[in-house]
Amino acid sequence: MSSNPSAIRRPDPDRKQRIINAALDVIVEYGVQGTTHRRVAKAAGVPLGSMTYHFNGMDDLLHLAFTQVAHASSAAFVGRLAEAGNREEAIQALVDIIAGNIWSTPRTLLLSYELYAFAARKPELAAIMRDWMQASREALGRFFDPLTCRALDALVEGMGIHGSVAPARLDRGQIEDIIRRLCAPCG
Amino acid sequence: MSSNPSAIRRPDPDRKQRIINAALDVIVEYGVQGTTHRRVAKAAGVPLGSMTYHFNGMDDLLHLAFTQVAHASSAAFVGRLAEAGNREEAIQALVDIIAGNIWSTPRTLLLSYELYAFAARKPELAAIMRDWMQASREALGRFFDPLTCRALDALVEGMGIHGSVAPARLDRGQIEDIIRRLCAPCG
DNA sequence: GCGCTATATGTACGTTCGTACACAAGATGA
DNA sequence: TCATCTTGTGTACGAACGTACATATAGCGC
Repeated sequence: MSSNPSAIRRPDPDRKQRIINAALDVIVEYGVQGTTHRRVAKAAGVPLGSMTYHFNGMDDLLHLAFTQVAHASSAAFVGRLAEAGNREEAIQALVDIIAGNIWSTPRTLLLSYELYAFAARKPELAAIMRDWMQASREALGRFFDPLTCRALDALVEGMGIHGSVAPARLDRGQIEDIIRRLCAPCG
Repeated sequence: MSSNPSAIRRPDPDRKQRIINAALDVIVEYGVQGTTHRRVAKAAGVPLGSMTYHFNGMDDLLHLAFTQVAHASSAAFVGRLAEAGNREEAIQALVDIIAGNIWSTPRTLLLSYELYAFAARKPELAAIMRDWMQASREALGRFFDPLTCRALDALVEGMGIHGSVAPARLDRGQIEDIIRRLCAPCG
């Protein structure tokens, strides 16, 4: 009874990444402190022992998972903005980011809240968030002056949050109106 | 051994409120899912049995605690804005709210993140957040048109968050500049 | 084939958790 | 004074937790 012959080990090189993805699913459902080794293992379809083998405790796993969230969010924002070739197209890109589903999906927003709270307690993750914000500002910096970049960045953040709570979302025309007010002095 | 004669009961009418305040301290330190009956009891200086006596489970306690957070935040925002008698004073009030310590203290921000995440999982708290946002917009509505109210509200939110992460905070002049761009069309 | 190492897994241990519940004591009315 | 109700408290129990660790198998040089 001390060994289970049905437990055949299979090589699985993507396992670590799969566990990280499963951890994000668990975080969305149960929150950071509700994310346990056992729940993640079940969600990823791996045995409990894989947790201690691949990760050096829950903090290690959470760190990797949130780093991935920050990178993905940053890439989505910067990527959409990179398609713009001039200020007009940049404004359209911002409207897309705020109104569309590029950034403001419920899952992404919830993960952002959890990330903010987690980073408030772990200084090393705050550094990652700073890098992310700086990447966003540099992408905006191709078209707008620094103060406008900060204002636009904050607006994207705030409208994403409020849009998920408000009963009626703004339409693209209204969003564009507000964005144009903010960058009025630069053109 | 089955009864402890040193456990003298003292009447304590404010106990329930003290427990709620202690729960907020625990949430700040450990997060929502890390908030346990035992930790709150220790923080409030009450026996474990008081938890089940005063509250109908952790969800009940969290609900009351976050409702208090929402009301306090709303009152701080609306209260500062109520001091304004015209649009110019309203703009100065918004600068105070963003730049000063009225709203953007680390503790308040962290509680906001936890509240957002909690509300994303509990629909009845989302309703409370809607009321809070509506109260903010009505306070702004004394001076600005509805679309501008939404934009200003989102800007306050976003700048509060980014200000706590960014290495350098904006000064009052820059904040005022941005606010004036947003409400340019109304005066 | 045959050790050897890296990879992988099941289980056990001590801790902490929410909650139930028997019980103690001040308060109250007769 | 005494029965009764409200308020308050200590403890016990089953469940879930993180982690350590003995064990097992695949890959591989020889």
